Amino acid sequence: MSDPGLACCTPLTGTPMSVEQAEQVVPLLKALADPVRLRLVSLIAASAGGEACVCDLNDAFDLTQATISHHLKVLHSAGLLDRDKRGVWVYYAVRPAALTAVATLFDTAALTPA
Amino acid sequence: MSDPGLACCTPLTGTPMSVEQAEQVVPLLKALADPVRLRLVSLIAASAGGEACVCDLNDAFDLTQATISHHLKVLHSAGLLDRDKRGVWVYYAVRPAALTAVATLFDTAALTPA
DNA sequence: TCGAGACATCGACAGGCATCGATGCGATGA
DNA sequence: TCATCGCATCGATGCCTGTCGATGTCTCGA
Repeated sequence: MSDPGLACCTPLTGTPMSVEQAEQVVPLLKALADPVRLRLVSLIAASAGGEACVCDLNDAFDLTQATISHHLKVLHSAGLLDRDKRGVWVYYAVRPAALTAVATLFDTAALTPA
Repeated sequence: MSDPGLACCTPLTGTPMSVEQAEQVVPLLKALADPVRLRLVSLIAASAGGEACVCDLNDAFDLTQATISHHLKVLHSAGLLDRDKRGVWVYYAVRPAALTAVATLFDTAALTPA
């Protein structure tokens, strides 16, 4: 389901955004607009090697393993996380391209008018 | 309701995000994680003077005036838009500080490890 | 072969949210 | 004073989503 392109995102300011552009970025924002998922991405990004094992992530939250697994699936489906199974464990890693796409949206350079 | 501080947001990468930090930013992301609202912000930001009249915004969507008004309220409550009534018309303007706060989250500088 | 551990999936439930029509309210002009 | 216009609010409705317990699947070691 995760699209390989992620070729979206002119900055939010400047020219008005088309319907298609909006519908490309919104899934990314929706995926990040949850405190648990935002912390998951942050935890993974801050881990050594930019990846983290599900077993470690489970311990960081007072939530069921099923719920964490669900959130990780949402982030993976949105194209924000890569999934890598190694033996018994599963490692998730942040996809920098996805974060860059969102960053372009809020490009601060466009916020300082002439 | 809109908080004056908006003092949130260390970058997503680097150090893991605290629960409090996440709960500060998530309302902003939730407000933006809707195609209509994202286009509203984009339209307003791209308008002359960085502000737009509700009457013009209504015409840009195939939605009821009540629905647009609702979305504008959500964006205003999240602190993303300023509201200014002038006679019969109401103008909404983007609050750059709010966008900057979100931009800091996705600061691309933090995405390029050493 | 079997048991145990690590994740994913399923079904269910409650709460949240986008949308609408109807209505209220304030400002303007006749 | 009154009709009209611009916008906000209200109540209802249907869909989406976060969470859970239970169960399935895969891998490894005994």
